[in-house]
Amino acid sequence: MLSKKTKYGIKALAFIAKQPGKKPVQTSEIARSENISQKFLESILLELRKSGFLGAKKGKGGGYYLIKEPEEIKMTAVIRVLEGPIAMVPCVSLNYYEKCDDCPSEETCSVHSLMIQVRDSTLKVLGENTLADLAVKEQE
Amino acid sequence: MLSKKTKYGIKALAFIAKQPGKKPVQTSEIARSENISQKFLESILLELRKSGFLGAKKGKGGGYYLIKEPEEIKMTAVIRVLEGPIAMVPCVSLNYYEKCDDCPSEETCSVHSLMIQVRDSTLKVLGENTLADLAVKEQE
DNA sequence: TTAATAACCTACTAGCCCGATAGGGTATTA
DNA sequence: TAATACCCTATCGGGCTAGTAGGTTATTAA
Repeated sequence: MLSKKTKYGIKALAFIAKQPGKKPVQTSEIARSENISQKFLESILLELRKSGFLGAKKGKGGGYYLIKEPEEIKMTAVIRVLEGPIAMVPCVSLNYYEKCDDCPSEETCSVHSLMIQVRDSTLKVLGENTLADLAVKEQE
Repeated sequence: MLSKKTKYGIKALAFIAKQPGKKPVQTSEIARSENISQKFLESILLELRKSGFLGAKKGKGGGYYLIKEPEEIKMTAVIRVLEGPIAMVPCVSLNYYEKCDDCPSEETCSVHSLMIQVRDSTLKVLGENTLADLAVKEQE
């Protein structure tokens, strides 16, 4: 299950991406438009800034803005930062690998090979989609 | 993330599937072989029986056995019973649909269309794999 | 008939994480 | 200099996961 944090984060990024021009967008505006708790959203945007997706400007007229072009932002990157591993099991995760304490061998594990297939198909979809694709969808 | 319950359930089913003949397998034997807490496994197998995947026989020489052929058991069905929805968001779930309380419209939601793609690719993989595929993997 | 076996059932719990909320501090701008 | 908006820390209720505990019921072999 996708956490609300990730869901809100993606929505916020898409909202910022579809803004005309590059002027900063305030947290309050995003929160209002997307029906998100403002305080919760603040912490999410902060994290996205620290991860290098967003830039911030303080004071009046401040807000958050995209650092890279929407076309350059793959959804795999966004989800890995907000949600963590994309794989359904740590033992098949590329970026958050962890050995199972039960299985003696990964080669003979029935779950392992299945989850690798799931991971790869998911990675393909999320790797093909960029923020630009989402922002366009939202405008139609 | 896949819960341990689902993981254990799949492993147990695969273990039963690869047994020679059709004689019942005891919970204790599966628990020992797969390093699973026996009591926890009991509750999982019970659920799999109630869902129609397994049959049970009480008393000495009893245990659990598959009701259908491994080739007929799709992994989508197993995971839906043990884990619940396959979709990452309730609003794109086929079997456990639930409307988001935030989004005003699903058509314009940026997350929605992305998650439909993820769901479909995952469904494809899990629909193509049956218990027979997993049991074979485990024997190699 | 009895004892052993193994499924079945109910109840409880420690620990973790999610989704916030609260209350400020700090930098920038008009 | 006052307003604005980002930044930071701390806290917390509720729900879920992954068990544990303790017993009941049905079946089989001796």
